[in-house]
Amino acid sequence: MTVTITEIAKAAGVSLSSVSRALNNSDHPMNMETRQHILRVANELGYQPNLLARSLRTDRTYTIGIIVENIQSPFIPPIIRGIQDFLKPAGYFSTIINSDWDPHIEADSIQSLNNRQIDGIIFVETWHRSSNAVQKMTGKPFVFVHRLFNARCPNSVFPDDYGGARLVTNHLIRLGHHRIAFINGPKDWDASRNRLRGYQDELLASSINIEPRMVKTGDWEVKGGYLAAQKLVKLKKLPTAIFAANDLMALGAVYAIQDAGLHIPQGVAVVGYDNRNFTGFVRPAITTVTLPCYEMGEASAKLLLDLINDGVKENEPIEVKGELIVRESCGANPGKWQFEDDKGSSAWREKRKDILRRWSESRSRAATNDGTCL
Amino acid sequence: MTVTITEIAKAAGVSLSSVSRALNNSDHPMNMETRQHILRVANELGYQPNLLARSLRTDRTYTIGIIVENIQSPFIPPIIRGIQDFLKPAGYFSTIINSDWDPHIEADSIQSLNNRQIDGIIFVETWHRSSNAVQKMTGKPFVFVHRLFNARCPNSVFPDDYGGARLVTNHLIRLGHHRIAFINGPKDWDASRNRLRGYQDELLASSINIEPRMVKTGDWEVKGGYLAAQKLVKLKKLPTAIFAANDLMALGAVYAIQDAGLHIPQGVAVVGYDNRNFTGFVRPAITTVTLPCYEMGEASAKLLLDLINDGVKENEPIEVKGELIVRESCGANPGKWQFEDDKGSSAWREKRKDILRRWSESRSRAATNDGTCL
DNA sequence: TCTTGAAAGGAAAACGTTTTCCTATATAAT
DNA sequence: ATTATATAGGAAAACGTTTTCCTTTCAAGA
Repeated sequence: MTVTITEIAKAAGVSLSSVSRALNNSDHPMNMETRQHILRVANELGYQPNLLARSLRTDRTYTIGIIVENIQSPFIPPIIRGIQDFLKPAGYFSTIINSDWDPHIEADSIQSLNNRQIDGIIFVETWHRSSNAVQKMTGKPFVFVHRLFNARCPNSVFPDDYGGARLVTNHLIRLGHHRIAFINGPKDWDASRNRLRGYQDELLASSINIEPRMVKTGDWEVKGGYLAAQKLVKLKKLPTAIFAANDLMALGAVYAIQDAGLHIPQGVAVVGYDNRNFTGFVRPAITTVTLPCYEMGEASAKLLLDLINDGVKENEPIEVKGELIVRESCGANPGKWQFEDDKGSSAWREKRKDILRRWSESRSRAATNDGTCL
Repeated sequence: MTVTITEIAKAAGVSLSSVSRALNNSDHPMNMETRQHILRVANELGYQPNLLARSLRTDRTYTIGIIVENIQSPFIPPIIRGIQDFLKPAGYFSTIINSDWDPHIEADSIQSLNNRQIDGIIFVETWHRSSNAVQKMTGKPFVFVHRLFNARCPNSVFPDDYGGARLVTNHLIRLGHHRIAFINGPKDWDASRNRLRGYQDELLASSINIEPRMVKTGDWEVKGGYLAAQKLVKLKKLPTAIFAANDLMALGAVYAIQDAGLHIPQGVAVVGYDNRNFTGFVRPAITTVTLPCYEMGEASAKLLLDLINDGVKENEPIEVKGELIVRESCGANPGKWQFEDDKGSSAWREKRKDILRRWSESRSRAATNDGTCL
């Protein structure tokens, strides 16, 4: 049924070895004509290699594992996409597993991946006890992508939260703000610590006093941002701007400010962090800093590929910078704001439209298709 | 280095065949003690099976391919998660590929998956010319998951858009609304057609006139909803409720209504469709119907597994029902609304907290770990 | 003319399993 | 006592490749 290398050999009147050599452009010297002949025969027979069998010999599956916290988390898909886009040209596929932050699930997953002889693993925001612990479990290369805690292991990628916080704080300062409040995430998160440091250092750099009462702690959710901003808005000396450590809390702050009868950005400006999809179509649209998920994915894939190919053992951790996205809520963009399309939803709809058109064209041109089902 | 079945055989003083039989609980009769002995030896040596080699013989990889439009699309991850959660207990892994709606990429992907000898494919909202065309490319079982166009192929899963539309329309009617407008998606989408039918049929069922001027067409985005609602709000006889065919347009409608100086839900009630994450923390929170992505994923995985195991060829398409989610914008929930946490973000944070706690406990209890890196 | 070496290709081992045969023993049935 | 059958286990083939090793041919260099 399925055509194997043996059948090609038979059909072409050569040996197994020659077929293999022809198909793989082997170094072994080989007559150009026989090679062509073999390839032609292979093509005619519609040969498709059995990658399993190949891997058994070569010890390379061209498959990596991606262990993620949960694929439903908002930041995970762009990271995965970054990884896959980078890996695809190299011929790699990826198997994705949810760890749900469970060390046992994670350990099992590593083992399963190993049994499938994958070439490497990327851990995305997963619960790993330590680099060494993972090392013991798998002989294969692996890389960490951290989002909210930046354990600086070798071979890891993480966002420049500190720089991003400075970026957006600086933006506020340059808009003339001097009384800038900060709503932080829970204290035990590295992201919280680093974004706070960025905020503080940028204030210092502009010789602005850091007032402790201007710093509140939230819970990363809308509600926490709301409660924190409620307090800030009651301060005798009102802040003129609020920087929330993520977009959800920024949105909460927006609500609290509005509930206090103030306007955004005229009364109080608001900025967030992460560049979540809703920031572009919420009212007012929220100025923010991107969490460069896609780019982190790319970087981690590149790192892993290097490890796989060159066998390098320890690379410096890689820090990826975010980008300032100026929208309405900071006041830099007065007037004619148009809500953005939902990133993710819109792009492919366009694409689909295009394909649909071409498809119906080709359909009317030739009636060769069997289009029973759409 | 890696321990193989051969080494177990040597160490246990038995043949290869016996080891294999012991490890696989084979039917072949076998002395209980030798089996135990072999298993013990395997365990001591830390044996891990090479699944590649096994698959070469068994023709089963316990890996399926999931070809998705784009993993960054908002509806894709929950579908994937549904698939994976269903497949995991059966020992299946999945390889995910983005087709970007490109027939060539899709064809290539199918081929690559085939070469890796996967056991089956789930197509999620992907551009496939037809069931037959795919059939020709792969000998393996496959299943379709449709979200926005419901070509009713055999072995496919799709949402009950019609029923969902009736559900939410009925909800409005029971709240006392008689003048209900509808903002539809582009006409060439099946989802648009079915949601429109549901809306109309439900009105008819309650003997409410269908007024063509009450039906507008949008673009699935906030902007389209806004523009459509702007027109609706200018009607001489104002609708008392607007049903938008998706949540983004519902949000746009909310903005247009607010801009017209009307209140939601008192002036005009609004409902959406899909239950996107933002509907729970936007103001007002939007009443909607779930697009049952997770459940569709589960259903498709179940279907595929049946196909793989029983070799059944054609199953009836499966329709998955959505659920009404009542929030603020319809008016049924007056007063004390609390914005919801972001689904996806919040759940795992809790989990992480819990793990962190247990981890630090065990850390203080025993200092055996090597926790250099977090 | 002889040796050396490159070019070309075939035979067979190897990868780590499962599975098909086959053999030997012990037990049951005749 | 002989035959049939179940139990237990080993030898070897098989899965589809790649790769090592070997052989043959032929041209170049001495």
